[in-house]
Amino acid sequence: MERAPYTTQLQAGLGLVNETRALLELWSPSMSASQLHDIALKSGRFPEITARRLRNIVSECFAPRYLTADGEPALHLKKLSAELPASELVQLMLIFTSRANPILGDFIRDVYWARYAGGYQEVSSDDARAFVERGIDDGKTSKRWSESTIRRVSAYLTGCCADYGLLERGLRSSRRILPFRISATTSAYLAYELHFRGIGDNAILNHDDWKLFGLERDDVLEEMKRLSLKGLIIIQSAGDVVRVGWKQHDMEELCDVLAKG
DNA sequence: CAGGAGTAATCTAGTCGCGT
DNA sequence: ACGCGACTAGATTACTCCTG
Repeated sequence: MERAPYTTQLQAGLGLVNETRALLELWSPSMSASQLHDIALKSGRFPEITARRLRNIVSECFAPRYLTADGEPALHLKKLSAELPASELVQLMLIFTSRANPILGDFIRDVYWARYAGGYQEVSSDDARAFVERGIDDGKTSKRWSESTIRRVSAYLTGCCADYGLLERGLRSSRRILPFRISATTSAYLAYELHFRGIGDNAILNHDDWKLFGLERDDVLEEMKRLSLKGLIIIQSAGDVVRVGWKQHDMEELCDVLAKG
């Protein structure tokens, strides 16, 4: 599969956790990005920001992250947003934001978890800058970026990690790595979502999205066993072969279960 | 069916303001 | 004061739809 190029889209907005929750409340199924923009504008929920800014947030952040695949992510998150604590919700946001912005996903997989595995306590914006410059050299961007864009995008990578709970928040060029572990809700959501996308049980274990949480195949298998203890799936593994019994029939049903906790 | 006007989506960078 | 991250908007590219 052809990988999408790195873009600077992240600078239209980082985690936007609260903004996303507000937009989820305003959004209803089948609503387009521009309709959402209009409604958000008229709602008065965003008095601090300009209409232009709101357009950026909706069309460059909310839509690419949550209005893909006919708005399925938004549909699910809307249901879960009201019930789940923010700490769990941000893990799902992390998945969708990383899918929308490959540069973020690659950064978390290749830099964040490598630093963690190496025993480091922090990730600095210099680490991020080195990653960005390497990406440019490797042709991951469609063109070379200006000095200031490199500087800002590097900062946005760590800033976004901070918004999603992987790194310490606050204004600093080197952020401390926080304890970050996938929640059962997130692993259930991700496992089922990959399953309903038609991915086979064994391939699910190797999917890149787990690596956002630092999980390799064997770790994912452990997560799946946890899920089976919770009664969310049935798992049979013998050697290299894994078979999963999927108890929920669609994402709607799963989200109902997850929302009840 | 070519072309082009109008519009939407996407990409990039200037600037502002806050916290240290 | 200054560095960093956030906000905003201009520039560019892609798309749509109309007209001759």
